Amino acid sequence: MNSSRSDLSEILRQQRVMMSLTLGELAEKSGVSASHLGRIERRERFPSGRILRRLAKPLGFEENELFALAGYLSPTPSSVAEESPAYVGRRLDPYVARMLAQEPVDVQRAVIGILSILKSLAGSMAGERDRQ
Amino acid sequence: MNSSRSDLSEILRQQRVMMSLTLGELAEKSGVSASHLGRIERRERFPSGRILRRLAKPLGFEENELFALAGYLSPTPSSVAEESPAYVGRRLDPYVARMLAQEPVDVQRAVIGILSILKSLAGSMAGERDRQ
DNA sequence: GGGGTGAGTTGCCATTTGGCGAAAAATATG
DNA sequence: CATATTTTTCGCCAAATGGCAACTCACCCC
Repeated sequence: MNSSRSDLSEILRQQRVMMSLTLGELAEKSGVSASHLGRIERRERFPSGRILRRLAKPLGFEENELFALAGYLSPTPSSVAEESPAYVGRRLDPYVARMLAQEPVDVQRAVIGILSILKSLAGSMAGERDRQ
Repeated sequence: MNSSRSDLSEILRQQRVMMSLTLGELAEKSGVSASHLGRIERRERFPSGRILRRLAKPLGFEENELFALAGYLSPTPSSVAEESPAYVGRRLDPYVARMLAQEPVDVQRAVIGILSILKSLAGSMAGERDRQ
């Protein structure tokens, strides 16, 4: 978790120099103070997300790109491949959560209502079957 | 700009509740102290990128997704373009989340299946009615 | 030589972050 | 109802962030 990932600071400075911006100009464009920028470039400070975000456009970066460079994002976001093993227990599946969250709350509640009806139905049917 | 973009904090809390994790458990999984997590959820603290990143996987988020929700990234960077806005718009009712989380994952998924069937049914019925 | 002028750096400080441990509030058990 | 036990919140503190103003270091012109 160290700075060996080809150093955001270096990249920032290089990009700034390439666009032939001074610290002051970049400060003006980005709304981040020049002194802070300077310290970031020589890694005396580590920019928060807020700052990083303000720097992206003035330097011609995509925001995600910068975040990735900063190590905030993993280099390969890939996709939702590896999520199951941890959550098998009695947790709400993220996919399910996402789907349901798209519905209005009353629909969500109705779904729970239907579920409990089905469960009690299943319960009584099992009871009948057992009784026979 | 405004922190009111549907409140990361709320989303974090809801997602945690959805997965029926306690602050302590999430703390353990994410390596962020429980007290800090608590304060983030009730927006007394605003998580840095580092913290946000640690929270993503334990909560079943894609990192970019979380960053987008936090307002660090612009709303539609690329990949997660379609699910984020919906997710941002509506939220999963905590009661519903609790109820569903008690069921095994396949039951949860079945519930979603039933819901989508009902929705498509309702859709086609509305279509027929309109046509007449 | 003595002054500007523009760039980067440093000193200082208010504010925020984030962790640890204790208090308080909920929940579970008797 | 009391009382363990878990879960959340609070108090406090060290460390980090980020801005302002002052400083240094060139370079240029007179």
